[in-house]
Amino acid sequence: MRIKVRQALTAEQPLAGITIAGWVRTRRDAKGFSFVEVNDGSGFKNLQIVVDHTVPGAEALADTLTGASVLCQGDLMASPAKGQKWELKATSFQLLGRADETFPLQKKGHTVEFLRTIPHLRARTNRLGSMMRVRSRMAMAVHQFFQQRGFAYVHTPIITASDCEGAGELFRVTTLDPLAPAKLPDGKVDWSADFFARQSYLTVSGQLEGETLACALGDIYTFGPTFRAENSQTSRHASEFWMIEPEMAFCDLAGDMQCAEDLVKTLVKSALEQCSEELEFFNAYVDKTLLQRLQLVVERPFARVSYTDAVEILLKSGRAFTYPVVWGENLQSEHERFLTEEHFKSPVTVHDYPRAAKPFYMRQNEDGRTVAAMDVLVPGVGEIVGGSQREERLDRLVAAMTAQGLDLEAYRWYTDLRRYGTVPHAGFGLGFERLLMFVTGEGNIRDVLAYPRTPGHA
RNA sequence: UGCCUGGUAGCUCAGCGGUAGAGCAGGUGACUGUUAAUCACUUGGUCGCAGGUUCGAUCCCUGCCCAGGCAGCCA
Repeated sequence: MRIKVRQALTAEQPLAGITIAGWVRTRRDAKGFSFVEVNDGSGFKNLQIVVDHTVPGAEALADTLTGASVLCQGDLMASPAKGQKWELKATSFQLLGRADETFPLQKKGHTVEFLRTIPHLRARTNRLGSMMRVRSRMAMAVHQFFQQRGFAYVHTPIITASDCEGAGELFRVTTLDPLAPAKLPDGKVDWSADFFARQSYLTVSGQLEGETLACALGDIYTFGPTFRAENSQTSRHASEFWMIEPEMAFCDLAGDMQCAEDLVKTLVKSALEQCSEELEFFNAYVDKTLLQRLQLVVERPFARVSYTDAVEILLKSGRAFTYPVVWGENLQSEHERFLTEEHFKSPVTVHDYPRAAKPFYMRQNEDGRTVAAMDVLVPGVGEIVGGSQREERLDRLVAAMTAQGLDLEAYRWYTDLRRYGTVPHAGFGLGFERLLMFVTGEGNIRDVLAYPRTPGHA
């Protein structure tokens, strides 16, 4: 019976007559037998297989290089040498698939830049393999967090006809022939002839639809792909990424901030508990301060500061910033970094931002100049969460939409929420990849996605 | 899109105005319950592409391409 390497390595007692299959990480030859280290992706650690040269199939050992796939039967027994508790004493050896000397992955560290050139193979490395396992478990932890709190997992559309869901350039979705689109008499493209009979795009956020479902189901969350056509050339932007967007009816900004903090903390905690081997690896090879930092995140409450107070802190810091600190302007990356990495040295939630810098749907505060918005900033990554209490008062919302030049008729369904049984509600977006960067210490978003999509790369 | 840095062997890099080197990987041999094993020998390169300067360019100059970092946009 085949068992996975992870099970074998955590065995309580010797196991006779088991089968192990996996990919060879390294082979060492001794007199009369060979050590073959195998990883099958089930965990971080490899299983050492001892193959006596007299065992059936052992003649294939000469062709068994790093990267080959093998299948071995044998007995799991305590290893007589240091370095591992268990090893498999093979009774038969089978080379399933060769990997010749052109196999790009060596038994040594590779740069992430090189690994990005071989996305189809890099999941076989410790670094990407660990990332994919952490990613999988974090996704599960997201669902557990919300399901335990009674949130409904909803699926908002990926294709949308709303061209102004928030800031951000959109990818167009069309079946029109780009060389010969249907035209109107005046020469413009006739979008009524397109597949959806109107212009349509890939979603940049499920928030607006999420609000409608929250105003029916109470608490909802989405967790799905999101698309931004911005030409962002940074280590923390992808054109296709996954976002978690909870939306809560009968909830204000304070509840929103608490939910975001609880979520991030719970996810970090479950990473520490469920991915300890992977995180130890990232701590050793990617970011030496990772475990220490994550431990502090779990233990201490996040710092919380209003935008206005944050501006004060920045002005009083005596720091010479490249960009001036001015109330009313967006905080620059260097400002956010100073706050979270130097001043607070912890995650920090900044709330109540200037109204002028924020979109129409955010709730206007009584001071007349700020809105009930919040961002969670974390060391090393920056903004990981962005959210707000939504404007539930019809007159205020319509005024804001008008001021920002939106087509009121196109958003009739959205304003209807405020016409029929409006309630205070709030929500936020958590960037799943940015969370993974924070949890693993990985510095580039391209290394937390199996197949990263960025401008010029798909 | 702007600024900066870089492209030399499969990988990681050194080098330098006189047409190339190391480590690892691969090969051969030795040795060994080994642990990114070790030791010896060895295969392997249009020095990103195109021009220019020069007796001569991998090296200097220009353009382009590609990669990375930072900034803006945001999650």
